Amino acid sequence: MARGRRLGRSFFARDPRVVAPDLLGMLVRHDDRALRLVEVEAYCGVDDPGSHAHRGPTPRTEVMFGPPGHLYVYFSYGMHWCANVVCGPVGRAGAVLLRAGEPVAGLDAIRAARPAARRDRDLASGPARLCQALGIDGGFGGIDLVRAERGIDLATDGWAPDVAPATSVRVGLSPARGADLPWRWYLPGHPHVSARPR
DNA sequence: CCGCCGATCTTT
DNA sequence: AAGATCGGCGGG
Repeated sequence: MARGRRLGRSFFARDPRVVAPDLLGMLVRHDDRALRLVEVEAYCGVDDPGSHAHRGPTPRTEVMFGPPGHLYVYFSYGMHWCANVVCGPVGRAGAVLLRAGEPVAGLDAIRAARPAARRDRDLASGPARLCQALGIDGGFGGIDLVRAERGIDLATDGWAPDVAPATSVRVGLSPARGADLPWRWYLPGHPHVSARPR
């Protein structure tokens, strides 16, 4: 596993809009693979029309209503998996979507897991690409990252971006679903960021 | 580089 | 019927 200090429960117990920018520059690790996060989004539970948890707990979203630091994995557009870290106090259903990262360890394994990527900058530049790169699918839903279940966790290696995080609206939300809320954070100009800011 | 479209299936 | 997406294709 790449070198770094694993993040603890209290890191994730804060509002997802505070955790999200803090995660930029930190590592998502799965066994020998690691990505440095360059793009994330915050989702704020029942108060947020863009959140899957907006309509209250269901079998799909119940993980978000549980303790922070666990993984919420959902199936997107009939063929992709996307991963979030549950954030905030129990019952608030906050989450941070991991949208893009730069490979920093296990490059061979990551390339093997992303045969469709034509360039290295496409390896994890998107929420479903990031999951493919790390080998995360629905079977990892609900695992506790604070205990590194299944070999997955979030960590810091002390590296910090030399630019302030930029903000924008979240990607892919229709006007009725909070399309105007500026809850996306990314490292400006970073080649591994998934989409152009709006 | 950009825009369009099809794939594929869960949730509403 | 839409959705927290991706990759291939065509055009500029």
